[in-house]
Amino acid sequence: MDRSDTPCGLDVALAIIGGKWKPLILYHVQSGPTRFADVKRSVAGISEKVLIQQLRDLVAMNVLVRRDHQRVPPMVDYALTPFGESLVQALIPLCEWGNQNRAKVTETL
Amino acid sequence: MDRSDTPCGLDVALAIIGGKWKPLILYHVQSGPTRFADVKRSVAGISEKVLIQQLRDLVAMNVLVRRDHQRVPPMVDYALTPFGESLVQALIPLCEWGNQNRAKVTETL
DNA sequence: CCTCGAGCATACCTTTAGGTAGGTTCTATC
DNA sequence: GATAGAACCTACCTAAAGGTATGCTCGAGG
Repeated sequence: MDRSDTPCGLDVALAIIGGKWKPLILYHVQSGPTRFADVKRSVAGISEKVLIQQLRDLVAMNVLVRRDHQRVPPMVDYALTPFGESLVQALIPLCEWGNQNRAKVTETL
Repeated sequence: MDRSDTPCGLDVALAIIGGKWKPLILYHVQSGPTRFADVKRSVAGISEKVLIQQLRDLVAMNVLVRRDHQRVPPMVDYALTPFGESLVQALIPLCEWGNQNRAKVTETL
């Protein structure tokens, strides 16, 4: 397969999932609409400030939608847009590659 | 649900291609063994220092091999390892996704 | 009426990736 | 003998991503 004529779209993708936590966020939101607190629990170790930042970024890029259910106490959840879905699809091979090679990679760090 | 039980392989992959230039470097080395100066020319805008750093990182992670031809003036080239090849394969869908959505993404930045 | 927790905001500090600007070694070529 | 060019190295600087800490609103449960 000759790919030398096509430009590299990786920079585009990395502009979206380039953050430290964005891939993990996408991974956990992928299963369906997820509440803020649930994302926070799933992505262990992330601070609230950073999580909000990343979520806002993803919303701004049309990868996620923020749905505010207008309740008190606050009830908000985030879900993938169709655009976000297509991104997640493109990420699957890389995700699987990472799982298969996790041991090899972590031992060389 | 525990974080370490259901890991997402994306963090592993991003540990390797996470840098600003690494995807582009991989993209240009993929066509075959490439000399340092050629990589530098292909990846326009990168400084020598950073390029060397990134190449060293990729070598340290067994994605690339550095081959020194023991000449003066220096003659060195970099090539993908089989491990690196498998990574590149996993990157193709993401690369294509990026190309298809380049316009949409860049306009929202 | 006091606290708790949801989903934020805001101020401040630290870490680090990346950029700039120089130097080095050795030979071939002018 | 001056210069150029290959592939590095070293020191220093900056910007921004990420982390820490705290404060906010509002209503339900005690």
